[in-house]
Amino acid sequence: MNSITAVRVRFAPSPTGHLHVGNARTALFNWLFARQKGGTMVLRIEDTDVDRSEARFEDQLIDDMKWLGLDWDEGPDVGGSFGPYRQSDRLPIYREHAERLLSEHKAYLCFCTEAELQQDRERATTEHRQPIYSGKCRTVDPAEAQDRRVSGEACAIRLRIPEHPIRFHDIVHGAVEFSNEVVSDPIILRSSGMPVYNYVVVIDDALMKITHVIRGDDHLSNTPKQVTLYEALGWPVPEFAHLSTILGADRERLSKRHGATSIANFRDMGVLPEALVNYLALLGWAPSGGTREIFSRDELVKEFSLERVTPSPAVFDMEKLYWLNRHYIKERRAADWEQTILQPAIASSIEDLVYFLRTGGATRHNELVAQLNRHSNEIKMAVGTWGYFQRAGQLPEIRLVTKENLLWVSRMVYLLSPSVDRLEQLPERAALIFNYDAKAALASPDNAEVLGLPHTDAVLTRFTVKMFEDESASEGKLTAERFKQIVNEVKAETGAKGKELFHPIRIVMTGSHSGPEFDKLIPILEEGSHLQLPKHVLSVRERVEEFAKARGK
RNA sequence: GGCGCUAUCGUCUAGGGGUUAGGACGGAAGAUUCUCAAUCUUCAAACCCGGGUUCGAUUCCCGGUAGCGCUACCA
Repeated sequence: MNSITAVRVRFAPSPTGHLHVGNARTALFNWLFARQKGGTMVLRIEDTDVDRSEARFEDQLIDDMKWLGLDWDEGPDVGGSFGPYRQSDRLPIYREHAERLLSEHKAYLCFCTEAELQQDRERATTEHRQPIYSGKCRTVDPAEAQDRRVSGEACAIRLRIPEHPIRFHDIVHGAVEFSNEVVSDPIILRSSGMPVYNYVVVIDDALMKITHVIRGDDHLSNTPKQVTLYEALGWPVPEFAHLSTILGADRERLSKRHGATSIANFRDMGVLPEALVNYLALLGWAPSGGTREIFSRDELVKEFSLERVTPSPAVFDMEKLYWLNRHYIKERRAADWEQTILQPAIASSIEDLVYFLRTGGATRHNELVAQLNRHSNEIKMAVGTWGYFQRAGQLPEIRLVTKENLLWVSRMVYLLSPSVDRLEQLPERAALIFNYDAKAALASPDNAEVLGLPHTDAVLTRFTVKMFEDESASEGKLTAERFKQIVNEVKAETGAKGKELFHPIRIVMTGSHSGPEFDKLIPILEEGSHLQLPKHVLSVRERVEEFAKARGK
């Protein structure tokens, strides 16, 4: 439209529930565009549908946006010089402009009743004509109409659609043209005095000086009415960018039916916001060249371009989201646990965090975030995922956190997190730490082959004897180094090596012949056994004992 | 029904009048690790159909088909 005027965009959700992925992408694209152009992002609440709108949904929406890392410069919560930012607070404005259109004959009074209109539509359909408004009241003399209104006759206000095709430009779709033949004169103000969406949106966008209307393409067919309205009001028409629909795997519009679709759902599952933002950006947009896929929020701000947004609908692919989520989970824990956690500076500030959490700080979101930001990613992840373990009965509530169990949990999360798609899968992965069942391990068909190997008996026996003899193991203080040493001794004494050595030992340790590396697992088992947890973690020695008992040797 | 939008591997996409049609997810195979995971390597996999324009169309144009959307005194 113009490069002189500063960019102003808006995201205008209805507060009818949690933010949905489709809307989230619209919000994201608006935000990326605004931030890249140094423009202004406006949040406007479209709450004119009183039946479905609720104040608490507005708070949810705001929380969801913030979680994604999207912010805005003007909105109901932050104010701004183009307010109010809730449509329900703007009713007088809508009426005023409707009256102006009426007095300028750009609009007219319509006395048709709903029943009449309904009838007209039905007749048109059966006669295979366009079910558009007949224009019956278009020709009523304005003075006469005014008299009828004053005398109390119910009437709505209708906009006059021009006698020529309506054209506008769309950044995503290019030139768009609609024949006026198929656009009826729309009602802008109902007989009840309540304005209609397609009218309200224009008044708001124009008064808020929105330069680029970026929204879902379900609004594309409504745009000619809106363009007419801008022109009738004598206001400049903004640029449009209509984003394609997000579909489910069955190519139908994505809905609750398809499972997780709200931002809150993803947050609860343990999808990281950086993963979701990255994924959403890739749904309909690709960088030039099209080979890069991993983008941080800042990189997106730099690279994003509305011109490169694809007009075709996109199927939401959960697997690809999970792939990105794995990437970002790994990125968050990229540092070495011992090195970051045991740094003196971090170690000392953990005391403060523990005190904060023990005194109920976890419920004060903003303060919690501020507290956590002083810590390493490992600690953040431990606090962030605590709830999942708690719900699985593996950890106590976070008020009972101690420095010891916090460090232990962070070490456990560090070990387990690279192998999950979503953080909510952590407790399931932690089963090998919390749920040890020697009998089940011996009976498991998965283990039958390993258990039947020629060297297995000797390995098991020697391993057991050595563990019983080891003093540190009896105290639950076996180190990874000592463990390795014992395994090597078993290797030398039995001649078993590779799988035939490790698999049986793994079964003793975790009940399964596959799992994480021993040098990381052993300290977790040993430390865990000394902690007060809802579910006791068996030490290495306790595991060996249980297994020997179950084996009966 | 009318109007509009859309159409490249199963999915997200790059590309574009002449290309071995590129990348990613997922799939398959292999390497590696004690195992799983991870990682790496390799493989399979696409231009909706029909006309036109053109020396040549997957690319441009037109039609068809399909999907989606809009067609309200819903938002």
